[in-house]
Amino acid sequence: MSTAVEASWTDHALRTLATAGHRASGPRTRVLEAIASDGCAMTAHEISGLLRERGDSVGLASIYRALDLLDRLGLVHRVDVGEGVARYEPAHPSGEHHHHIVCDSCGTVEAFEDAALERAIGGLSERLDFAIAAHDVTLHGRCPVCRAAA
Amino acid sequence: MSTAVEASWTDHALRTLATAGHRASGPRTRVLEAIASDGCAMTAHEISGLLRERGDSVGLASIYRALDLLDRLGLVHRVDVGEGVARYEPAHPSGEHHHHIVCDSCGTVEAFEDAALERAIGGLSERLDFAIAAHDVTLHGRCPVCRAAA
DNA sequence: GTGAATGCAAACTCTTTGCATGACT
DNA sequence: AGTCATGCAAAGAGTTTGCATTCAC
Repeated sequence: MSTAVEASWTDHALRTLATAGHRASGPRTRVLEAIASDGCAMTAHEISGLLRERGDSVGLASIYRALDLLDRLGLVHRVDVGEGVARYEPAHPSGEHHHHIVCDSCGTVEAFEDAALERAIGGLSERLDFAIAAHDVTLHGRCPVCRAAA
Repeated sequence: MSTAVEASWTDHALRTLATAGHRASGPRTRVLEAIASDGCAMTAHEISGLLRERGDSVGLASIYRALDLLDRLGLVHRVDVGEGVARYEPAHPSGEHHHHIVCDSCGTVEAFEDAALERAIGGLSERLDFAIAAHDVTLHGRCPVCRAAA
């Protein structure tokens, strides 16, 4: 994920917040930047840790409130890979997105994209009674490192 | 899901438990039957409620312990549709399985199957570095009832 | 009879909420 | 100035664990 893309997402998010009548407070902006800089599926605690390292601690409650707001505005996606914790990542206005693969051995989470998968899901939308608004795919397996270690 | 299928899964599970050296205790068997009778994605609390209705209450801790054991033996799948609660459903030895679609309005969870989707995921296994052991697909949208109500 | 499984209650983790203080517009 | 947002601490929900008792083999 390039710096240019990060910056544009951060700008987009700040603009959307302002339009919706929300303030660009310090803590909120720092959460935004943390999500943009990592780019993939962070937990609230990871965001908290990252900000503390930077010397810009933000209370956990504020992090959760910021994430909830960003989610309601469609600026982040809430991702759940089955660990019992919520993860958040930037939602790109282009609709471009990825899915996740989790190592059941070490817990590593990586991203992947696949056009055939998206096509299959697109086809489903026409077949089912539900009006499909979003989809999540999570793969489970062993990462290269754990495979080598075994 | 037919009664015959339920019975065979229950039998299979009891046999697997015995082979692995675990006891077919009353509470454990009741949890097994609850999962078999419902067939799709129950939470620990739902299992608890169902058993209490039947007059066969089982402590929540025992339900969690039973589910954990069944999961480790590959007899149930742990499913997470992003509500922050774990759901469990029978894992069929045939490998036959389904995925879930969640109504973001009322929370209803339904099952669906799709061959094209499975094919797309099968193709991915060859492309990625991970050794893929399992996959979950969750769709989000509005169910027919909520669409009509809107 | 013996070891495994249960049930209760306490502990833990993640997340949300109430309320007084402080900060953005 | 006025209001929205923050931070802390307490409350909640889901899940796990310790320990004495009970039960399956």
